[in-house]
Amino acid sequence: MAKYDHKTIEEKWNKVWNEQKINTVDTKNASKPFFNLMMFPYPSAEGMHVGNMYAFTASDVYGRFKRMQGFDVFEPIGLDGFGIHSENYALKIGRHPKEHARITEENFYRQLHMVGNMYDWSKTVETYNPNYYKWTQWIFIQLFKKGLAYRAKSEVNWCSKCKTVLSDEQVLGDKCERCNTVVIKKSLEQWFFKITDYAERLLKNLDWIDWTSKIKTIQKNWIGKKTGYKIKFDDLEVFTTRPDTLHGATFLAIAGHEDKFTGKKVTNPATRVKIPVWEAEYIVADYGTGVVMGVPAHDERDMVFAKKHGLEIVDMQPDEAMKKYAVEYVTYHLRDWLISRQRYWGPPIPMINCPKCGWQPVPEDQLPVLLPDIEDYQPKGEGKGPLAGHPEFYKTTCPVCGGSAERETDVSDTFLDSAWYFLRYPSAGIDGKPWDKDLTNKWLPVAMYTGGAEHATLHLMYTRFITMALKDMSYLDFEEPFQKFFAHGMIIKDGAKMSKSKGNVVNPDDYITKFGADTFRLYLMFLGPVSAGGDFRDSGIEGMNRWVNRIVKHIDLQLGKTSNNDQLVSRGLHKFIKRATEGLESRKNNLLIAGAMEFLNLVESQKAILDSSQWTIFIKLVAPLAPYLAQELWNRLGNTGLVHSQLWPEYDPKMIIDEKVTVVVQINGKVREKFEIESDNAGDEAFIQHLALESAKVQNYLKGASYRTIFVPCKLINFIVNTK
RNA sequence: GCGGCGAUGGCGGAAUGGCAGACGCGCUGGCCUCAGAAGCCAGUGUCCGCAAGGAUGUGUGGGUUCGACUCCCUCUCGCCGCACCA
Repeated sequence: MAKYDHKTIEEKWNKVWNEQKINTVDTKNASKPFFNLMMFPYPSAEGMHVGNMYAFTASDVYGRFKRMQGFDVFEPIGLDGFGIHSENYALKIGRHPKEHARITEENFYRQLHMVGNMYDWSKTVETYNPNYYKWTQWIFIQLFKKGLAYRAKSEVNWCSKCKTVLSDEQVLGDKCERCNTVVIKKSLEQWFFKITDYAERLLKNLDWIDWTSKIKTIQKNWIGKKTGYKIKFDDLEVFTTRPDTLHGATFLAIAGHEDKFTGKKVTNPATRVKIPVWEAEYIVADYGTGVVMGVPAHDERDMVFAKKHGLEIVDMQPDEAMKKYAVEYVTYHLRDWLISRQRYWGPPIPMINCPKCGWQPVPEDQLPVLLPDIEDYQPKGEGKGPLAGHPEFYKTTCPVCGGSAERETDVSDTFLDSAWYFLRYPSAGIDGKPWDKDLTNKWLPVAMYTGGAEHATLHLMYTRFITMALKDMSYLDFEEPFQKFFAHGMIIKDGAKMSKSKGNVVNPDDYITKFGADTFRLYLMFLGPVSAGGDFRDSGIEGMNRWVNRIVKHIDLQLGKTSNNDQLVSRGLHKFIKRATEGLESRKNNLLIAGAMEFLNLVESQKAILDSSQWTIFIKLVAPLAPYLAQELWNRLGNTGLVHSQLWPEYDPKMIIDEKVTVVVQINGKVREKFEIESDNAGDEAFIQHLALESAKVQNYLKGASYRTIFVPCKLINFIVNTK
């Protein structure tokens, strides 16, 4: 028997599928739209590693399942290739970011073709294409017009290695999200988006959106709503959660670079005592009111501060009456989104600064503001990006007064590129507008979004904000972008995180070439639930390859033979349908594979010959996981057309009940005897009790003692012996 | 410190409160082979036993229940998010 030749077979079906454009969705006329989206990939090196492949496959399996359930599944793909992650890698290997993007795109798309995902290749989106970032700039302008984009000087995060500012979300602990350099604070004038205006809505909607609870919790913590009080000390307002300790306040503290007395004194409204106002390092400027009342007797940090600087300490007990000086006030941990970056590889911020008229948006008919091709694209590091060295780029005229003016030379954050890409997909290729409203309403919000949990406070927060803002400007009719979000797990290698420095990065290409896309997909999905990720081990994939060959061998051997199987096999198949359906819906693809293996084991142990309709069901069930294998076998069984557009099989509820069941006899909860019983009798308590009492073993345990029984139909009978 | 998640054989993992360890990997023995590879068959939580069988067993300690991997409480460990947050 010839082995399953995955290479030839995959090539054959790829050719047929591409010619027939089977994955191209008629976005206008689809009757049961289902937008199945995978989180936008952002390659940091040239290609994909096995972790990316895992996530994409998990998403694709779900999409294929939904397609077989009769939905018009739209599964697009693209590349988030603009931005600091791609740029840093390009800088590292000394290649122009634009050239790097071209190479990455080619390689990335080649790999995605290899793994057999059902992408609609007619609607790809790449963030660095001018016909895309034109609209990224357009969104910036809409936010500016709405008052949601503003320029301000403040203490911002600065990465000295990436030589740019970063948003709060891009600082992990105290390090740069991209390069792990410790981030310092710098006082710079920058562009911000007013995401804080949406803090309450971002929080409230978490109550109803259907997302993984883990992500919701992280977002909730990040938004960090806290209800407290404001109390006036003359012209200064403090924020506190403990107004009942007001009479113990002996100083006020405002944010500063060092601890020092400001020279100013204010009145404690409760005690009428004049107390000093200090600058203190431990105060966070933009939390609450940025002013704290120091109550040494009640707060450890205040005590440390008071002792250190010899401030008065007043002993006291909390007093609810103090609340009369306080006004309730809500504050959030969330800060505004710092959007400008002093870098090259991003969309230029479409703003013009006129000495007379101030900041003006670039007129929309002049978009896009093209990113110029320059050779000195390396970051500069003086609070200015590479474009600031190019007067031919920034010298322009004011759109209002026509006088000479200068363009903004910073580019926008990558996360703005990816904050709206899903809106572009259904309308990809359409000119003159960012998206077609009818298409958008047909396909969005996204029905199923699969992605990594690490984006809880980054991408997933930004997209929600941008969607809400666009809704408020009437560009959209919905305010939450993703109906469902499912967080997939991570793939590790031999117990450790994959990283270049450890040298344990798995390149999927080698495995797909050696074992084929189907074995590779099955192996990844068999590791465990999609939410859990898994550990990639070479030994496991060989086992999966054996199983693929076993399926093929079985079906080939049975072709043309007269079927011969009984109720046991037939019931096994229905049980498999049930398990497969439940497994896919709950993203536990491992359960489907285990079910398929069990069924094949049953067929072998029974030496059963299945008829082609039975094999057809089997093949349909494995089709979402093993697309080439399923199509090939579908064909060998004499079927025509596409297995992937067949309807998903339904099980017969009568057929998932076994003809015979094992009923267990317990004595005081311990299993002592088992009976194989016809299902019809297994619910008959008197019958089973009688049967149990006939058993010598049971009699031996009972020894004539009195007892009562618990009976669970079809499962067990438990004798509880009375002990005196 | 605050918040979340998790802990089941050598490994990945299964189990609507009802036979723990499905399925797979690995391992052991056998068949086949000159030999190997592949394939096939059998076994595989731990302890006692030739076996039949018994005892024990889901991180710790308790609770609820006829019955707990599953529900409740305590603790330990691990992972993740936030944090001079007033």
